[in-house]
Amino acid sequence: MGDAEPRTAGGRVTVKEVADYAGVSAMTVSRTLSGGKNVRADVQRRVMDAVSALGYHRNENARSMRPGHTSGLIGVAITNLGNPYYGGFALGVEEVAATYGRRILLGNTGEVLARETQLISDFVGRQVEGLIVVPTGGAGEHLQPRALGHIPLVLAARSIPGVSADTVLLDDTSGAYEGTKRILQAGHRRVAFLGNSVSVSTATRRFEGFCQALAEFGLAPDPDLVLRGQQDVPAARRAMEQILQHSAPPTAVFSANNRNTIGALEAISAARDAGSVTTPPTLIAFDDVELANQMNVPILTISHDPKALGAEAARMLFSRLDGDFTSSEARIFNLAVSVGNIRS
Amino acid sequence: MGDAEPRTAGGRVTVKEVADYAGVSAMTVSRTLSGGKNVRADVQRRVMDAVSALGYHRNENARSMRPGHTSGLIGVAITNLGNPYYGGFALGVEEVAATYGRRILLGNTGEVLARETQLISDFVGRQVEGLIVVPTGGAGEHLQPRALGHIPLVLAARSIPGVSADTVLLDDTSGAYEGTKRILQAGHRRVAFLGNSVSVSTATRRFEGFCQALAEFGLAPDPDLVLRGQQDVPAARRAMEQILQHSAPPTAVFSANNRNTIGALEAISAARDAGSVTTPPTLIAFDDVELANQMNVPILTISHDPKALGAEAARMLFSRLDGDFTSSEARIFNLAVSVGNIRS
DNA sequence: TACGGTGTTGTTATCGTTATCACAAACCTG
DNA sequence: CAGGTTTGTGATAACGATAACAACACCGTA
Repeated sequence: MGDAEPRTAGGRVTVKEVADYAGVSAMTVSRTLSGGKNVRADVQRRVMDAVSALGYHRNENARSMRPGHTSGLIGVAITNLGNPYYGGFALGVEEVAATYGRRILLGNTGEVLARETQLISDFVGRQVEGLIVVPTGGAGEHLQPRALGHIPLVLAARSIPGVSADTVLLDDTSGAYEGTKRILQAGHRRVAFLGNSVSVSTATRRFEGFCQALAEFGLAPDPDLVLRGQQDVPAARRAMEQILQHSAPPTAVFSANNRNTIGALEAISAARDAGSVTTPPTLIAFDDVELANQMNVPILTISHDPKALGAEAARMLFSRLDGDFTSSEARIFNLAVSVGNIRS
Repeated sequence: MGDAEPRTAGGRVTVKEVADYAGVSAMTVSRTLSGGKNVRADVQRRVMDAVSALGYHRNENARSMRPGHTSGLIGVAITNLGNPYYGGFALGVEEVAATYGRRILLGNTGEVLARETQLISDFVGRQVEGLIVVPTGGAGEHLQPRALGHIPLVLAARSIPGVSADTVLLDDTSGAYEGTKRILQAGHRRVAFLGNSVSVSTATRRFEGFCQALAEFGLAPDPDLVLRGQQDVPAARRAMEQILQHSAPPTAVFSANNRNTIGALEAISAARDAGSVTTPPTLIAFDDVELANQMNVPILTISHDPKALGAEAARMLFSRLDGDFTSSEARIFNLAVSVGNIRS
């Protein structure tokens, strides 16, 4: 009683109901909502009143079904939202997508290939206009155009052999090379390497750059000091502990990503507290990490903005969607990284 | 020539096309795809072959239009994806949603009310089954049931006066109270406060807990040492610098969120490098921050898991959607925070 | 052989929206 | 004021998918 709500709960309001309420046809409502061309001003007002009285929202799914219309959705598959890096990445994608009037369907793959396959297939079913994927790194059959219904795809941060798609990468190799070189020039000769999963292309590229720089100085990586495959902070910490306990510990450590950097810093910090390490090794850290520069550990950061990476991926996608770039050839965009100076 | 692709680009494949290719009717395709009940085995095989030959994906938008079906989408509006905290939060939501077979529509509001309003309206138009919102804190007309088409809403991390919706909050007040008390018990008497925007309910609640503890020790906050409204790291850093330059600096500083904690640590670290501070103040930090415990600053963390917060919000939403909880009364879930010990 | 049941397939109608067409009224223009 | 154009409105069909119904073949049984 006294309920101002003309509709009861459950079923959502349709154009038809708004039309009845306003005493016009569905078409007049539709026209009014699409700008009001060829609708009398007073009728428009009646329609808008009905819309707000009933709390009507256009059904975008139904709209997008009509020929010519698109869903306005972009599918984004990320490996690990819990990593601040990918939060920034997602933000970059979201902001650019918003300026293009698109929304984001977000999925987290957790570095699991099956989940990535499932997510992408679902996204296609939901009629996304395009996909932005940080691939887990496995075989890419599910990333072939036929599996995607020929929707534009942009790979981000990592590339997949055999998949020809627009890709935004970091300048992994040259960044790692420059950083390592800088440390060698500073006199270090014994440098360890901490890396994430070998199947991830960034890991490979960064290791390459690392080795290149060593080779230039006539050095080769010491197998004892190369630890790869650490995907999270605890694993990275254990790896660093192992390095610190080496009978001939390195004077510098290259960390290939932010998880490894944090684990390494934790291990150094703990070892120092325990007194087992007095002069910590110098870190060469790929990826920015909040507070890393404030730790009492000499560090050289190879930095870049994950948000810029996401934004660039989105821009590449929209250049396809808007027909600004139509060549079937895949583009590769290398986002520059900046190698700083040794701090602290 | 030699093109194995029966369809050219552009238009997506429909049931009808699959049906023609397999020499059956659309219904037979549909039935096959829905489990194959009452479809001969050899026909099913023919259909599946056609599906994979044409690269067909069911149009989920069209499916969800049919009576009884739902979109399978959850709308999530977050204030700042660039903050690692909300990345973790989004991950918690995503993981729970995935177990319920739902996908996530993600929007970033950037703490802008107009953007939040627009996002939510769009989400409703896209037929989301429910909404999870970290509100910016402004007036909540757009969060009233009528504006949402009576879709279930869960507010997370912050509440809005006048909006009756299921809400997941942190135990802000008691966490701040306990943390502050701990520091007072340790002998501190001059404690500063760094907080984010006053319009945000968490900021208010944490300040309340802070004041309560002070009052219990017969103290009142010193207006000179209460700086609120810092929403990002640079602003927080400037605020902390101001505090450090005070003629009678505090021996402890309460930081109400992770942005303020990082800014404060940066300021302390810089001041120490510059020699203007020798004994840093003890920090009471709400929110976990990676590496904060490894800095050479005594710190007491009031910690909790943002992912758990997101997961709990999602569970509350699904308890509505699945009809496990039907009361019109709004629930409030208080996620416990844990107050640690003073470190370093 | 007639009959009910079951299993397999196709036809029709519908979901919410809007482009297209149809039509009437109002507005020009000479 | 005849003839044409513009403006405002409604009816119909279509987008892709699938419940509901209809149709038919085939089985076993009386």
